This record gives sequence, structure tokens and C-alpha cells, in this order.
Amino acid sequence: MAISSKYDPSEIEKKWYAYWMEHGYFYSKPDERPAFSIVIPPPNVTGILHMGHMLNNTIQDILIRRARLRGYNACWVPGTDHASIATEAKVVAKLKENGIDKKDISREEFLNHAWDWTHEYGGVILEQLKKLGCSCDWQRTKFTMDEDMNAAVIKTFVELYREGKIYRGFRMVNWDPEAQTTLSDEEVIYEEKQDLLYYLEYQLKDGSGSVTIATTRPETILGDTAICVNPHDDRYSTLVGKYAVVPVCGRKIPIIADDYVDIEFGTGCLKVTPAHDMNDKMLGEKHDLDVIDILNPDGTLNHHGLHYEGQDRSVARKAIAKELQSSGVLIKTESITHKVGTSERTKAVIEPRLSDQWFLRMDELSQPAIDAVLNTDEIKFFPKKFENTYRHWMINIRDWNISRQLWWGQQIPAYYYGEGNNDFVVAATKEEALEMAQSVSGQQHLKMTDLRQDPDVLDTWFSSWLWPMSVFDGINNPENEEFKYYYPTNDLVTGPDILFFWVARMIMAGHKFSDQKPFSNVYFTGLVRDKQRRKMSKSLGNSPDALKLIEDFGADGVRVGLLLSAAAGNDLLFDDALCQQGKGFANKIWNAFRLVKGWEVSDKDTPVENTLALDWYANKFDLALAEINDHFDKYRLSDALMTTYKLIWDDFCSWLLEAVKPDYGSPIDKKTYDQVIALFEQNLKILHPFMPFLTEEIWQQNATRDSNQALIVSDWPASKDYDQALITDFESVKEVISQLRSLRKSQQIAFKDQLEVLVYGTMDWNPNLIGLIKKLTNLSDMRKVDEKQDGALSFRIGSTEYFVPIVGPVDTEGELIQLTEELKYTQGFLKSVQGKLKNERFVSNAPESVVAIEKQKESDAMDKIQMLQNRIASLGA
RNA sequence: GGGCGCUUAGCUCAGUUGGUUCAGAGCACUUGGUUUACACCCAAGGGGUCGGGGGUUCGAAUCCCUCAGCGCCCACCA
Repeated sequence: MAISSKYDPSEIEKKWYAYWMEHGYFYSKPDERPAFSIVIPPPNVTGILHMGHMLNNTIQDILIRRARLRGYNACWVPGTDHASIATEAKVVAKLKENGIDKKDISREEFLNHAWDWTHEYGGVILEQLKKLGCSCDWQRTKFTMDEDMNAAVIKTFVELYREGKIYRGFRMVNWDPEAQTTLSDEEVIYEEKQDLLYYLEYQLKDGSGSVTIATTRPETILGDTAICVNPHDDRYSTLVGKYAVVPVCGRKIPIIADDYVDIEFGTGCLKVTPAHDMNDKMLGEKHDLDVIDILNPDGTLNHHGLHYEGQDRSVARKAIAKELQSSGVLIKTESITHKVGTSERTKAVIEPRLSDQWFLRMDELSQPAIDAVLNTDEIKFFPKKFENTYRHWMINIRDWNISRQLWWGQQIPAYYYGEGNNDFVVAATKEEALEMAQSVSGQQHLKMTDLRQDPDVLDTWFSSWLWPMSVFDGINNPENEEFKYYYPTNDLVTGPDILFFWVARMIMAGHKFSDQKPFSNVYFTGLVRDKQRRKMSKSLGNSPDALKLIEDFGADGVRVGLLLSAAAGNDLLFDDALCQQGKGFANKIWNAFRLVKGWEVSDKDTPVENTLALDWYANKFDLALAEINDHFDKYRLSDALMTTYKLIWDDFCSWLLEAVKPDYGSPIDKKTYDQVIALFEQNLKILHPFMPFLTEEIWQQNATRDSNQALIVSDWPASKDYDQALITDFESVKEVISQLRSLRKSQQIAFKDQLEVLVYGTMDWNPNLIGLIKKLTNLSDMRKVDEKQDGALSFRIGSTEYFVPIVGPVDTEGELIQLTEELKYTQGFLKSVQGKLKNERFVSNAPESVVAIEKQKESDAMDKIQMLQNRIASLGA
């Protein structure tokens, strides 16, 4: 049967994925084997596969496939995240396209739309992962808003509330006027912006003068309730205790003193707007100031905005500046560069705003999580450098604002039964809430309809932080068999951008709710960037279509391409040339297979050099395997792949196959053939995690296999001791061959012209390998001589010299130049070595072994100089 | 402003405890090669004073100091 010389992945990948699914190799349930589990970082349910996912999931698949081969009961749990704000924003936008405004529909109607959307697009990204070859246990697919997941979230909330760790507070929060919700600190991106700093003059109430303040937000003067100066600022000491008048609205406000104010900045006078600035809020509380909120939730001014009511803050800013200018209050403006908080999702400028929110106390939760990573080494980070970032954040951790003014997510289980917002109970169900409300309030007549559930939902991460536990039902039912078997999970693979959002919180949740770590190792991938180091993004259009890449290069090619330059934690500069390299590698292996399968097998004797070459490769394989295992242990997956790549391409294809390859038209002996096949299969096993499709295809084409003999469920080769001497021997032989090829090239001696090689000195390797050298460099003979041969081409390896009698005209001039240069270099080298040896401090302080090495270098250099001089002389210079 | 990290070949990066194995890999590049698995190939080769300066040491890419450039995290001064 003719096999194509080009490897075509598309059909093959479909075929084997279907085969793996059909035979349930990805499916896992507890058994007597040790468990190895990974939970997927759940992608946004409405998302599509991008390069970051490709990298991240390729890595997880490599880890899980290797674990499976090593005999673990491997379980990779897939799933998606409801991604509260991101999804809600998409749904709102889609409704808008259809002429529907979120404000005009009920919560229930909106949620129906959101669920429709989820059902329509929710599976897309998971289907794409299948194309990449991901061996997830699809029967376990979870969604963060599945019923049991919701139950876990609610249970956790109630528990934390009863412990006093969750509280409601009227706090300054990051308000996104576009999405009309709060954001956590982590969702706010600070961007450098050019703005104007306005200098405004406030008249004193008693008419005794004025005071000038500087602000970047002049519209907020309408919410001013004080002016603050530094108590040590001599310029203003007489003003403290007096009153100033706010321009435009004419409100009388006190002038107070506080160390918080920086004497150097602006005018040294600070307008205090407790409703719209974190620090002003703090000053307000300290000095008991009024709080005047001038904004509506959508970022327009409310009735405190007076004649600017209804205008957006940015519009009002310009308008008010104009008014202030015409009334002479605006003294000057200055350009200023400062950082402005914007919403990660909507890009809207964040307004600090006071509102009722739910918070989770973090102080007690953080300590065990700090210990687990930084003190006990229970959890390891790869690369380790992220432990520093983690430490810094965990030590300065602040309470977590967990409420969001959205509809898509788990609604907060707080039920109000009175008129205001102060009478409420927290309970897992409304029924339970009713009983509690009746008993707490003493009002037995309360009915279900008297209860109002808090309209807010929980931050998305409040479900994500439970993920490794909740996917195994470990929150609702911690004694269940699966949870005990699979948890804690082994590896987590994610990006450093969600170290705090997610990783840190999972560690806290793990210790809080299961008294255990959620995972043992965290592998941080880098960001995927383009060749110009730009972050890949939709708006730049520099993100390649993931599925198109798989079409072009094959999933195996793409996986290799991604891995080749993505050391843990380093950003990956994606270049599809790397996928091309991956595809090329697949083709190389494919052709090696074609070659071997094309051989005609006979029962002739096995040439001794074949035995030696096969022996060498078997040992070389074990050496490489030890390195590969070590790389895996250290989560250096790129290195593991590169070692495998070189082993297969260089050692297996270029050396072993060339060494045993029969002459054209001749058969190969059966023993060699069988061993080559056996070694080929070993290669397939260690390559399988990286290139699952190609390897399974060859594995199955090579022999008829039962369904329980698929490569995916075979075994990872056992580590064996290897014969280093044998490997070294072969390296020497390779060196001889390489030198002979080099010599042919420099002397322009064609391969078809046979050479004779004379050897002076000892060949400390198996002389049976001469046959191999003869075959690979076309020698008529290679034999030992008792005298050096002056006047012949030569090279030297160790203390042995090799002479090749000239068969044709020699490029004397070129060789002379080369030899002279080499002589000069060697003489310089000798001088430096001798200088070192003459240094008494070196000889007396350095270890003997190091000195011995230098002495060896000295004598080798002297020998070499002698040889070079002889050669030059023989050329008649 | 506080903290962390990086700077090694044209590009992307390895270099664990300072000393045979230390100046490396892959890609790219140069040269030669195709009736005999693969041009998505084979072979040979060029290329770096390890960011600058100083110090410790018999010996520094590796340890210390300093300067310059880059990146990330945290906080945020109106």
C-alpha cells in the first residue's frame, strides 16, 4: 500500500478523536488507581477559542495525557463560566440590536434571554477544544450556574454570613456608570491620561478673602462639604475654622485641617467631596462632614447638580468650567498627567461612589493561604517568581466587594421584610428565610410575598473560587466518594493575570471549606503576544483564527508550535512559523514511518554495526527519557518537547535510521527491523502527550490493536539505567564521521569518491563501528598505522589523528590559510593556559582536578601545535 | 510613590550550588547536495568582549555595589 509522502492531519484527527470518545478513554470514575485531576479554568460561556485558550489547554492536555500514560486515573474536568458582567454586557448589546432596552423588560425576561444565549453559544468553545485534541472528561462538563453549583455558592454565602465574615456596608466602591454596577478593585484598570487641573477660587463666608483649590473634576464642587488644609501649613493657619462658599450653589462649608493634605501639591488646599472620593470619604468620617451625592447611577448629575441636572458628568464638567470662568472663579488651568480608573469591561471611566454593598472579610481567610504557598510549600508555583507577587497582594489584602448590580448570576440570598433595607435575614431558601423573618421580627403574619430578595447578584469569582471543590460536589456533599478521591486536584494551569481574581481566592476557599489545598501545582502561562510583542486583542485584529490554524497546520502542529517557545510564565510571541515547524515535525515522523514500513524484511544475519547502533539508541533513549521526566517534574514543558524533538529527529532519524538503512533494493534483517519498530513505538509513547493524533495514527497503522491497546492508554516507558560509555563511544564515532564530511566539503571531494582513512593513536571505541563509518561516509578502508602520515589531509580527535591520503588536487592555498589561523589561535590558547599554570595562587588554591585539567589542556595544545606546524611545513610554506 | 523581575548569537530563550561538561539550543542565515523516506529534506559552516562601570576571588554570565534601559504587580495626590 502506498502511503502519501505528505502527512494530512485533517481526516486523521477527526477519526481518532471520535475513536477515543467512543471507547471512553477520557471518562474517569474512582477506582483502585491513584487519581490525577485537573479542573479547567472555565472559559466564558459565550467566548470563542483564542490563542490564550489554545496554549493553556494544550498544556493541560499534555499533563493529563502523560498522567494517563503513567497509570494514573486521569480526570480533566471541563466547564464554562457564566462570567456575570461580560455575558450580561453581551446580552444587553444583543437585545439593543433587536430594539429591546434592558430597562423595559423584567428580570425574568432578561434572564430568559440570557439563558437562550447561553444555550445557543455555550457549547461552542468546548467543541473547539475537542478540535485541539483536549482529552477532557466531557461527561463531567460543568457550568458555574448549574443548579448544584448555585447551591454551593448560596450555601457558602450563608455560612460566611453566619460566621460574621460577610457584612453589608455603605462604602465607597468603584462604580461603572455604563454597566451601572460596582466593580472589584481588580476589575479597574488605571490608565494614564492627560487632563486639566482647574484652579478655583472660593470666597470666604465672612468676606475676608478667598482660598484657591485645584481639582480635575470641577463638577464635583457641587458635592463639596469642606475645604481641608494641612495643619502645619503656615499659609492657611488663620483660615482653619472659618467657612468658605462653594461657587455655583453657594453652600457654606467649613475649612478644616488634616495631615492628609499634601502641602506641596496644587495650592495646598483640598476640596472635600466625601461622596465621590475614597480619601474624602475618610476625611468626611473623621471630621463628621455631610455627604452629598451628586450623581445618578448612569453617571448623569442628579438634583444636587442644579441646572446641570441630567447632564452626563463629562458634559457637565465642561459646562461648569465655562460658568466658573465667566464668573471669575476659574483662575487658571494646567495640563496634568494622572491615572484614571476605567472599567475592564466597558472602558467607562470609573466613578468612586457610595452605596450599599456586600463585603467579605478577608483577613482571617488569607493566613492559611499565605502559609500554603510561602511557608509550607504545600502549593508550588511555576515559575516561582509569582510567589513574590502573591505575597505582596496577600499581605495587603482588602475586603472583597462581592455584590454586583446585575441580573446574570447568583442572586444574593438576603431577604428584606421591613420597609427599609435594614430588616433582613440571610438564608439558603425563601422558605427558610420566611421562618427566620417571622421569628426575628416576631411578626408571625409575614407571608412569602412580604419578602423582597436583595436584587444584586454575586461577583462571578464568588462561584469560581469554589470551582475545584464544587465540580466534585465537595461543598454540598463533602463526604462523597468522588470528592475524596479526586480532591485536592493536582495541577492548575492559568494565566498570571488572574492570580488574585482566582488563584489566590481558590486557595483561600480550599482551606476555609475543605481544610485542604485545592491543588498542588500552579503552572502560569504567559500572555500570547504577536511578533511585535503586542498583546493579542480583537481590536488590533492581530489574533489569528484558532480553528484556521488547526486547519492549516493540524492540531499537532499547532500544539508543538505553541509549546516550542512558551516557557512557563514567559510571554509567548506567537508566530505561525512555529506551527509550521510543528507541522514539519509531524511530516518528518510520518516519513520515517513510511521508510521503515517500506523495508523488505529477510532472515539474513544482523550486521554487527546495526546491533551497535540499535544498542546505542536504546541507551540514548533512556538518557533522554531521564531528562524529559526531569523537565516534566519541573514543569518545563518546552524543554521536555525540545528534548523529545531532538531525540527523534536527530538521534532516531538522522543517525539510527541512516545507520541501519539497507542499501537500495536490499532487504533488512528481521532482528534489526523488529528492534527499530520497537524503538519507534517507544518514541510514539513519549511524544503522544504533545502530538496525540499523529502518534495514535502511526501506532494503529503499525499493528492491529484491540481497543484496550490504543496508544492513549498504553504506558509511559519506565526509567532505566543507561550505559554512558556506550553513548560516549558513539559520540566519538559521530565526531569522526562529521569531520570526514567536513573534510570532503572543504576539499570538494564528492561522496561517490571513496576515501581511505589511516588512524594514528588509539581508538578507544568499539572497532566494530568502523563498518558504520565506512557506510556513512563511503570509505574504502579505515585502518590503523604505526607512523604519522605527513603530507596527508588530517584531523584530530582527542589524542588520535586521522589521515586521509589525497585522492585529487588539493586546495593548498585555502588550507594554508585555515591552518595558519588555527595555529595562531592555538598558540594564544596555550599562552593563556600556561599563564594560569604559572600563577602560584591558582595552583595552590584551585582544586587538584581543575589544575589537572589545565595541565591536560596544555599538553593537548602543544601536541596540536606540533601537528599543525608539520602540516604547514609539508604543504611547502 | 512602594515592591518584584528582566537585559546572553539576527530573533525567541536555556544556563540549578562561581571551575572539565560554559559560552549553549531552536529558528533564521551562508555554502554544498535531489533517480535510492522526507526540499515540510540532508550535510557542513559563520555568528555573542553574557546591558555599561566598579568590586570580591587564583578564577565571575553566575556573588556584591552602582548606572542605564525594559517589563510586571500594588497604592494612588486632589
